[in-house]
Amino acid sequence: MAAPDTRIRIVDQGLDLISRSGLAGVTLGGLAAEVGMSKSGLFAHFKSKDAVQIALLDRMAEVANRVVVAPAMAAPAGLARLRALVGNWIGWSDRAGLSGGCPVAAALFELDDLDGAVRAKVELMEGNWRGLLRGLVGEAVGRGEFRADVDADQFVFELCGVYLTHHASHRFLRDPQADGRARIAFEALIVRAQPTPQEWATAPDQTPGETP
Amino acid sequence: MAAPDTRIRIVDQGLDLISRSGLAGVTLGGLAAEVGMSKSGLFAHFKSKDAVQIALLDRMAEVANRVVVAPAMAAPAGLARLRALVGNWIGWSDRAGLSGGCPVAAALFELDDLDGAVRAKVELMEGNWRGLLRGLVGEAVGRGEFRADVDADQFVFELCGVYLTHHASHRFLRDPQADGRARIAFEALIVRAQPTPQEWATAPDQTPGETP
DNA sequence: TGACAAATAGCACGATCGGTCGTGCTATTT
DNA sequence: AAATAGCACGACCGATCGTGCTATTTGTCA
Repeated sequence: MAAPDTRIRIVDQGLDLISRSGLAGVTLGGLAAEVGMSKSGLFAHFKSKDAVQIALLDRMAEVANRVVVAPAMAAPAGLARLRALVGNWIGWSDRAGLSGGCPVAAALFELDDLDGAVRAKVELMEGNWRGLLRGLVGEAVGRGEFRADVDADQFVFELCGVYLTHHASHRFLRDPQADGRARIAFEALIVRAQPTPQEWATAPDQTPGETP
Repeated sequence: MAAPDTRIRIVDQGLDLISRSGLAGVTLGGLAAEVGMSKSGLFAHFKSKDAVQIALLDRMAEVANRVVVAPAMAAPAGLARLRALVGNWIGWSDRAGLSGGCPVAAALFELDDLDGAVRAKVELMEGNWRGLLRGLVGEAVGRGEFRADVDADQFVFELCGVYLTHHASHRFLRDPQADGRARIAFEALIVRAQPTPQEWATAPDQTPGETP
């Protein structure tokens, strides 16, 4: 079949472009110029601009899954896995080789008052992501690493705050200390969720074996 | 004299538009249509689009000062004033009557990889704002309401995270619990910065009288 | 009422937007 | 060798972008 790699090239270049310029910054002509082909030739691969943007978001999800989620899943379940995931999450766009920031983070503030297929896509992705985080927090609670009364939604709410403020500090303010500050904030979140020493004595009979 | 209120009308309408559509969403034609005048008539008041955007940001600073900062300054210095300020800050754009979100928050993610006069303006405003927050945190430290080893920059970093995640949850995800979650997160930040009961016994000889 | 300055509108410009159309090239199939 | 299908091209559409230049309206004061 020899499916041409053109579409892949487009999407890969587009992912970099979207990370630099945001959703609205991705224009058919601009992307075509970057890929080195004509606007109409590029357009023929998709059928609308929305389809282009959604394809870019899908590609982003793939990349994020590869460089953020998958490696973290090797860590033992519970808090260790949450730590691994967040460690891979903060600043992941740099690590993924993108020259810009996280497209979803930008989209959260770009599309807040609009709607349409692209917003729905971002909403879905953000929902999935928060669901994943919430699951890991619940796992840590189930294993007794976090207190039973920890509100997973609140934890995720605040964790997303750490991510967003890191993004703003790192990418907009260019603060070289952003990474360290995010790490400190995350550790503080963990400490707040952990059982107090007294509770340690009475708590965990449940130890769902999952790691060798 | 008799400077016509047209410019004021433009800037007021523009502030609402920018809160809904972000910086890039403010277009001369669109703003002119909203104000009810011709594009060139509007353009004559400013000399470039950048000037329009900067005027809108200036107006935002005025409004924010009126509805966020000024009322908080009535509170007694230190932690109480910080609480008042943050209470006014979270969700301030709703309270100010804007139909969209905080323009600066959006700009932080919109302009991260660009530069120019508008970015410089946002950078300045954000720097001033963080400076104000940092000052209040320092005040709380000086009065012994926060521990002496509290890192004000770290506190502001995390506080901005609370603001940003509230913005994303409230405006993008339309989570009705966003306000409450932000309040909880802020209170947790405070608790973490406060002296432990033991320290309370030994700590504060310094009590800079500023409130009756 | 007439003169003058400020404010607004009209109009046109080059560029770019998302999108369509017809055409040619290059493989593969027949 | 002929027919077909996929792919990319340049030209072009109407709309809108920011930005000038030129009238026309409007308000003020003599």
